[in-house]
Amino acid sequence: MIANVIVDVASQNTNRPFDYEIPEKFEGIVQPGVRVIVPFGPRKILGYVISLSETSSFSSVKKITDVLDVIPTLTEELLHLGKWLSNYTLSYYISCLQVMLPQVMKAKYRKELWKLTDEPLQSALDAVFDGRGVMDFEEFEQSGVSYHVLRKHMNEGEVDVHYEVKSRETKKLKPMVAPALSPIEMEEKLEDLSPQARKQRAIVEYFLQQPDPLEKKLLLDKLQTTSAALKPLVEQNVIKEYKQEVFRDPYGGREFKRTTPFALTEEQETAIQPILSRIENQQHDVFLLHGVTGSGKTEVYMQSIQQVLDNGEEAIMLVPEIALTPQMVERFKGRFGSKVAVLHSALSAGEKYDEWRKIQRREVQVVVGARSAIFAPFTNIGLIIIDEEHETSYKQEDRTRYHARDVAVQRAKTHNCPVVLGSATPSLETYARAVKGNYQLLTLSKRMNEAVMPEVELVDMREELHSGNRSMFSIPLKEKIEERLARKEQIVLFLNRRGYSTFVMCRDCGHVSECPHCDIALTFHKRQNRLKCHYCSHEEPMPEKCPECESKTIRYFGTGTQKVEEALQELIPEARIIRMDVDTTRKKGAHERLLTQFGEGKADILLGTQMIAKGLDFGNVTLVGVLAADAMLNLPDFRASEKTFQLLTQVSGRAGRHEKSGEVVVQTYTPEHYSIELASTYDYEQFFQEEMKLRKAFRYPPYYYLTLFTISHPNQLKAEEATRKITMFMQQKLSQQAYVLGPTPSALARINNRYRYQCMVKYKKEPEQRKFVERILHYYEDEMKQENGLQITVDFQPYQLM
DNA sequence: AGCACGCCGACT
DNA sequence: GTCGGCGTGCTC
Repeated sequence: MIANVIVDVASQNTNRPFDYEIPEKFEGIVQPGVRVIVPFGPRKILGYVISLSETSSFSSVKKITDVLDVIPTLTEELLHLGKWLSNYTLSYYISCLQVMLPQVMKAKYRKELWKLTDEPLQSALDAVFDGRGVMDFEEFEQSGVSYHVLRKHMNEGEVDVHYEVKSRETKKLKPMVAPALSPIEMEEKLEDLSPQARKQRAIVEYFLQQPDPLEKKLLLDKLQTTSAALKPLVEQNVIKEYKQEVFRDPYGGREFKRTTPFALTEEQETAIQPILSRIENQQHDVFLLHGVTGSGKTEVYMQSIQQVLDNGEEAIMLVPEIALTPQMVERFKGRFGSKVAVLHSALSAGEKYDEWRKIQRREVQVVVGARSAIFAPFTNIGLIIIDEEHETSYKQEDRTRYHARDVAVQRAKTHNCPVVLGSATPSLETYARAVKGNYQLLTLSKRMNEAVMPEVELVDMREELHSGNRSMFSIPLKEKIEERLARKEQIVLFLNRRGYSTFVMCRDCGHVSECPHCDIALTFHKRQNRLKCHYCSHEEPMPEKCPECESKTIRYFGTGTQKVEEALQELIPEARIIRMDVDTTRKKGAHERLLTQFGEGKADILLGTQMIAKGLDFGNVTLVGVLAADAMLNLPDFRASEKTFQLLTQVSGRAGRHEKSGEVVVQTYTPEHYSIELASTYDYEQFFQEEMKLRKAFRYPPYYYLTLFTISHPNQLKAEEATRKITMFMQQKLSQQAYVLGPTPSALARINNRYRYQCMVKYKKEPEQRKFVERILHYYEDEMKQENGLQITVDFQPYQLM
């Protein structure tokens, strides 16, 4: 039998199966989806068996060296999905297979030098071995001994280069004990035991009471004894000791309050019926659940999942990384208990692996996770939910550039199951499809508990400035904050930091400190008093005086959360503030701890960035303030308005979710902008209409699809030239209906000393496009191999345009 | 990707 | 001659 293997070498030439003979001892074990170690040239590498065949068209095939899995790591479905993904993102098959798996399943390679003789080597190499039989190949390379010497020894058969492949995964094992004999034999043994052996007696008696295996430590604790008493029993084969894999449980030992399904409102009932019917009939369909914040989308999700579980099927629920808060996990664990696995980036590599294995071993039926959880190795999927469907984090922005929504639809089609996309502010793409009838639109227009959407007040910061208020807090916001403080209610202040980083500028000559390798201003980090670049690793001390004009008036500008916190504290000294940003939440568990503190009322004001916009649900929050609503509006991104509308709506949704009604203050320099105005009246429909007009006029999605080429090279002319060639080629090949724009310097024109140019394609239908792109990539293959050569990335349906 | 092989110039 | 550097082509 022959195994067709995709090897762990990401390159154009190896992007196809290689054939290997299956040794007799592995017959029946080697099957599609299994990971194997195979000889590849002089080395040994990891590979994935994708299929089996009787014969090979190759004259000589090597044998599989080793098999790593008993259960296939990838199901047949995932193997196919990987192939599809590779086609759809134009990336290597092997990269697609790897993107579906936890990081630890990637192979670790080691290259060693083995000494095969006991005699000393007649060269300097002997000293490098220093009496050892094995050493790291790197040691040899650093020793300065020449390759010719090595070659000579290898020809003499005295040393050999040894390649090793290791799996990174580590399984945690715990010692277990269980009876090794039948109860009757145990009874007999009990009589044989000497009367002095009281503890041994106790152990045997224990297992006569209950013969189930249990953790060794637990048994010894229970019977108040030590291994000393167990040992003779093990030696006499009465008790057996063995190790069992334990799963690291990131939520281990925590009690989750059981929750039971709520009675659905009429609206929820209407929305859930079509979903349930598709689940029942095993029918594929895509639903858009458009529900205002606080309308109870989660309850609809959970009851749909319950239906799936009752049918003996499995469910995947995606949530944006940032919304994967403890509150969210709690709700799911509370409802579905141990049936849930959680996958997100805050877990350690080992924890992620264990959660993944729980899925693989069918120990759970529900997965709640961020983007990559869409690849959960379930075999019987009955429902896929994508919450906050408009979130850009569902798009992977590097290497295998996929959108989880597309993968979800792909998987749902193979499993004949529905997909539910949920959002209060759907992406234009999705809503347009719902309007067209491609997706089924389900609407929840009312909040639960009869709560109303909070009143939004727009404050024109230009007027504030004119009336002499130069601080970042408007008079109305300050007054409302004080009001809440007096009433012992809580406040959430949201700072949209994007485009507002703290940069350093000289007040005399206007000099701005920039990164020497990237075309971007350096960011000031107060704690270390240093300037850092956010795109490369460059950093430097904060200058004492301006490097240009030597003036001492060099200062930092912009509005970081830290600075806002200081200003706020100065303005309202009695306020207790919790600041949440990347700095204060870096440590593990910090995020959760800060939220818990806020929830317990240990602070009055929660001040933070994007990360507080989602999923927070605190009853005592009655005021939400947005400090700079238009911060994002001027970014070079055709989705800027959409993102602003979404963000304002999400943030407003944090207020007045329970009995107490809420209020929102939005500070802006452009209150007349439609995205801000319409967000203040919660008018999604109107916003959609306005935005669609612009998208149509400027030929952007959802009217057109986009393809973005980003080409970079240390030499600016080379980058531009290559981009020009690519642009012309695409212009030539694509139809008249496509628009090919370029070469354009990227909004980030230089990163890490590489100049970046772009070519953008806007098109409606170009079935052959991928073929042309492949040709381009093939054409530049050699130039892309070099370390300082050309770099070309292609993104179909890009979200990040910079 | 990472390795061997082979060609070429520099140096004992 | 011998050594090391780098371009080329292959891996079942």
